[in-house]
Amino acid sequence: MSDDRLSRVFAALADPTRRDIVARLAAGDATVNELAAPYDVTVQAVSKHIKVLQDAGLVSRSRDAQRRPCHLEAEVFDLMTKWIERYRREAEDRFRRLDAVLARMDDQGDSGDQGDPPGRADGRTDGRTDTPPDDRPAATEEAAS
Amino acid sequence: MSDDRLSRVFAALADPTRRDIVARLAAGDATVNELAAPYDVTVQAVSKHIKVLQDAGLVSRSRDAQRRPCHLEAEVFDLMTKWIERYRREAEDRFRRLDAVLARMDDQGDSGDQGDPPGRADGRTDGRTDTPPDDRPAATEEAAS
DNA sequence: GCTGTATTTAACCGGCAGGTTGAATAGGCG
DNA sequence: CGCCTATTCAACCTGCCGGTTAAATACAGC
Repeated sequence: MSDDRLSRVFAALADPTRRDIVARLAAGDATVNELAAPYDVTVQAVSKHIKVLQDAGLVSRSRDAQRRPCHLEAEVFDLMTKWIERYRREAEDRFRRLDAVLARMDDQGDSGDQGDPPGRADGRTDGRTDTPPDDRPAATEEAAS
Repeated sequence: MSDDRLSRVFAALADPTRRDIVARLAAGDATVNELAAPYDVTVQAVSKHIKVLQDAGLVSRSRDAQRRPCHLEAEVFDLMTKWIERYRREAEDRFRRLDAVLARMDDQGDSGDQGDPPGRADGRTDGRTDTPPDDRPAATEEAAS
């Protein structure tokens, strides 16, 4: 109830049952009973799962008599994709850069040392990736849109 | 210890601290102490976090004297991206298709009904998305490569 | 070998997540 | 109205998760 959006989304998808529900909802809206059918857990449990997905913004509900069909909210995926892509790219760039450094080193001869050349963790010495505002549990809480 | 890979990855990233660690590792390898510095939790807690990330395959360790630097393993991101993209695309396609249906309905006049036209949940009546093998907690356990 | 630093292991604890059963609510229908 | 179906709410149990402290392990250096 007090956690940020991304955490809720990731947590929601960390459960295989919930992931499966999402997968099935991608093929079309469905009611709780329909969704619950394949699993060997009670309908109430599935109802809870859906609530989690809903709280994460992955699913919305509508109304049809006493039925409350679930609808997959695809936009939220973008949130994840964005987060993932950002750091994946960063990591890959760094990898390429390291490759270049190694190649140059190989070109020269050696230069010893291999502790942790560029890009430390605490006091960043280089100024390219600039680590844009993200969720910092200690301080600097969530800032991205 | 018995959960599938995707679950571990999503679960690992469901924690803000862990997500932050990943973000910082994207900028460069770092030791546990360095990683722990910004947070107000103990080093042991961070060590545990790293173990979770490692078990999820997101982080690998190397050796440097008594230090064990963490390295971000970017490939795992692909696993998530693939999963996400698949269902996002499916959902978007369905959305587009629904739009088309509505347009056609609007073209004619009505045709009543709006319960849940194509693509139910249990017995799929249409044969396009075919819901390729995914993790099914009940049966049909994980099958993708 | 002793001391200091980096990291992990072990034991413990409060809280929440996922499951259950049982009852309540909401709405079609004979 | 009374019944049936769909869904949720409430209370409860169990296990894992994130955190702690205390101790063990692994190395570098004097």
